[in-house]
Amino acid sequence: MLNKKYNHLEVEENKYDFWKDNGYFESGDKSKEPFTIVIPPPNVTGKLHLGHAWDTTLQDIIIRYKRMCGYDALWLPGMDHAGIATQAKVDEKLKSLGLKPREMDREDWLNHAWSWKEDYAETIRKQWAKLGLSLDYSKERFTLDEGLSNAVKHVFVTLYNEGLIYRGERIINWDPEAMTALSNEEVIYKDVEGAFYHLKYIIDGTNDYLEVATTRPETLFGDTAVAVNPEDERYKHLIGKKVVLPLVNKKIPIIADEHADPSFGTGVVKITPAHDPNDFEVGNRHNLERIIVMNKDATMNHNAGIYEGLDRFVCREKMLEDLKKQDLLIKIEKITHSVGHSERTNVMVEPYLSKQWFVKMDELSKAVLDNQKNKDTKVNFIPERFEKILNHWMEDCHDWCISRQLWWGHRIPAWYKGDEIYVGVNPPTGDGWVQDSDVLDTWFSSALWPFSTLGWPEKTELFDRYYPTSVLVTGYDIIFFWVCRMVFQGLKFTGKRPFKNVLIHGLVRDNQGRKMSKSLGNGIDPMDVIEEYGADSLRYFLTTSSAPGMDLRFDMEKVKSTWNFINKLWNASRYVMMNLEDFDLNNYSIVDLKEIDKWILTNLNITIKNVTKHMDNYDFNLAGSEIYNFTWNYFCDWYIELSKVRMNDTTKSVLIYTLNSILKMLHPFMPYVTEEIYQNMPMHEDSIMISNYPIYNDDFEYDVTYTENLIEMIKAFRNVKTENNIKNPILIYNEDLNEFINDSKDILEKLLKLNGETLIKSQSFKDDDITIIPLTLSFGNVEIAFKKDVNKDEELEKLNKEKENLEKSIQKREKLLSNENYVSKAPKTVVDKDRNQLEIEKLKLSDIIKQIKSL
RNA sequence: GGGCGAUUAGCUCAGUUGGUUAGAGCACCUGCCUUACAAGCAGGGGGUCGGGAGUUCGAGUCUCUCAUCGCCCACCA
Repeated sequence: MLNKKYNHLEVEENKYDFWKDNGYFESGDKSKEPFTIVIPPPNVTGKLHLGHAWDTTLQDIIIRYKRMCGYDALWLPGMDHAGIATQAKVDEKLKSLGLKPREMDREDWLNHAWSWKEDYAETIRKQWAKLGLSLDYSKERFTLDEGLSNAVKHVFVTLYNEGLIYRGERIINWDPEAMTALSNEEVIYKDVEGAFYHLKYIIDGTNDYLEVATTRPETLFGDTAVAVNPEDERYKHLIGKKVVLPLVNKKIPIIADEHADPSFGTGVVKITPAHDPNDFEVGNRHNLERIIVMNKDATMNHNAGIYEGLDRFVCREKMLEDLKKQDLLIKIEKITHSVGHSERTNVMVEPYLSKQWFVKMDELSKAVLDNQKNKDTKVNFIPERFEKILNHWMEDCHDWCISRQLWWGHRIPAWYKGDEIYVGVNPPTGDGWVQDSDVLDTWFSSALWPFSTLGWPEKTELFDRYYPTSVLVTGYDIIFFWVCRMVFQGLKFTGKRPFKNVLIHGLVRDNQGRKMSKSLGNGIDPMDVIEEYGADSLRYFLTTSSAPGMDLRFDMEKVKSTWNFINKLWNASRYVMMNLEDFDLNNYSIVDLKEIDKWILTNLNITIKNVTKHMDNYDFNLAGSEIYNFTWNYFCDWYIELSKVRMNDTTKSVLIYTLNSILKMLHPFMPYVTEEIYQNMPMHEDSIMISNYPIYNDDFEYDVTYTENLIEMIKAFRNVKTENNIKNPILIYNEDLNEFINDSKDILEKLLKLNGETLIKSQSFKDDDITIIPLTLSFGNVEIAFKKDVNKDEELEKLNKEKENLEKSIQKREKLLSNENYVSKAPKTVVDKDRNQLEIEKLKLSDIIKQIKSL
């Protein structure tokens, strides 16, 4: 028997271990069809936030649902080493211990990092457990595992041998804090207050000058030309001449290049090939020298002359003073412009010439675009609109910089000896080879996640059975740097899409609609919510409060109202169990049904049908409200109340059957409480999570008119009673409802608090000092009689308003039904409904008119 | 510059291929401690679905347009 009070802390204790220890989370039943999800691996940099809770709960709902539907459901857990993010955190920790991470031995540092990883992995597993996620831990993976590392090497070497990975000097985004290259996707552009510094570049041999505007004057030490547009009449005559580089006093050429936009600024642009991607291209076209002027920590190098050693921003201030002294600074124009910042360290990135490894993208991305045109093999996005992000990114993508000057990650499988280079899965033989010290971008290994976790490139049973995976669940914010990469690597290396479907969700926001962030301090720890309201409440809230692909505003009140719903379910279950205490299970039968049983079973059946459809479409909000509505408004409000009057063994059987079905449909959303109640039911298997999901059954569609009529009468009666503030109403019925009332007497007396004196036939009613209100029902008429004590004016006002509404509605409907176009074109069922409704409304109107007259 | 989303009750949000008088939760009003549940029960009020035009017998839903808010991508010497 259940405790008197629902206590989420008690209910959620120990159940996770029970499931896990019994192996219910593990996949591998070969007699079933496989269904696979691989978890988007969380970074081992910290705790899970509400976004993770949402993302993983969606997956758990899908996997629990599919498991109950008879699939061999594999949900593969794992974590991501998260290169730069983790390295930054580990460094921070080491610094706080007084150590200097960059001066440590690489192996020592890695030992620290691994122990950090173990700590955080354990924290994350505990949080997964709190959330109730049915992950198959026997197959857990980590991106730096041996197997996954082999996959990474295999992919690198293969792409290298095919010419799709190359090493080259390019302008990359340089993070001077982490001192590593970044990919374009790791750079976040933010609007900052800056300035255009307008400088004089004296034209050689004249007193005249070109006005050049720059936002980064410190790069002028690397200028090797100034460019003007070849069509720009203002400067045509100067092309081929030289200017004197300020402060450096070096002569550099004036060149003509399309890059210079005559309509922007002065139309003259300084060319710094080693510090700007556009200038790099210009430099290539004109064969210009590339002069690097900064060190890796963004201090100036020897090319900056007297400014050598200064930080770039200090140097800027210093040289501006000097330029001013030499009258070479025309003006400083304050502007707001967007500047790239490192996603991880948040410092301004420097475009920087550097030798890095790149993935050549055109061939790989074209394969994705081609595949998306094939409806049988494409990756399907839910909602569909997100496919555009994939396509858009694939249509316009630059080569991918994959080398990182970090220690935490997959070491690049390339070795150098003098000018020789060797790339291979295994180290080269012979002496003198030195391995590339860089590691690969984290996303390089994440891109392989759906198949590397299943044992690829080895031929494994796991891979053969579970790949391609069924669905990937992730937020729209990482479609373009993760989902895209998994798709192109999946197609390239397995020949198949890595997942059939991608279910996209939005971001969790705070109750004011702001993004949750550390700086705002508005983050909410899911573990705190679980403590207060339970994982079941949190899960149901997260997965039913928004439509697919939309953002979610976190609202504690809604979590609380979910708790109330669970409490309602809990109490309804207690009612069912109380009535089963003396029930002999041998008498269980749902064959010889009473009217009310047919009604609830029919509605249950419809609910199952709708819920199944919504679950299959990933419309969890719709599925959730369908179950909520059935549970509260059908089962609790009506069937349980009716059962109090008509309790017998069939009723008890139907109570068991219906509650069991509700529990099963709710289980994916709220695993803990449904398990608790289920285990306390007289008929159950070892666990609800391995029971069968309810199935829609055609045989359960009964004629439920009687119960619907009953409910209609009860509602109408209560309405009139309350609206008119009637203390002691009498329900009067005519001969035509004799049979119906006689069949329902017990129910009406109980639910309407009537008795033999107040539920009477019209001919036996005699009293003059009484008011009669007629009740028009869809199946007949009754009257309510009561002592006259109402406020006439109020009553009249109410009746007139009702009359007006009815007249409007009748008019509208008559007009509609007299429209031949409507009658001939609209479906017959719709038209019939209107006709019926019109008849009822007319009857009601005449009643109202009668009442108004009688007042 | 390109793309996407949002705009529905006081608040937060649903609304399936167009089809009765547009729904839920919270909040609000009235009456109830009825033996599963007062974290509850019964009843109720509240919306010209951002503006305008169009298609249609019929539009919250489809088309066009305008407005406001938000997001993504690109550019930014």
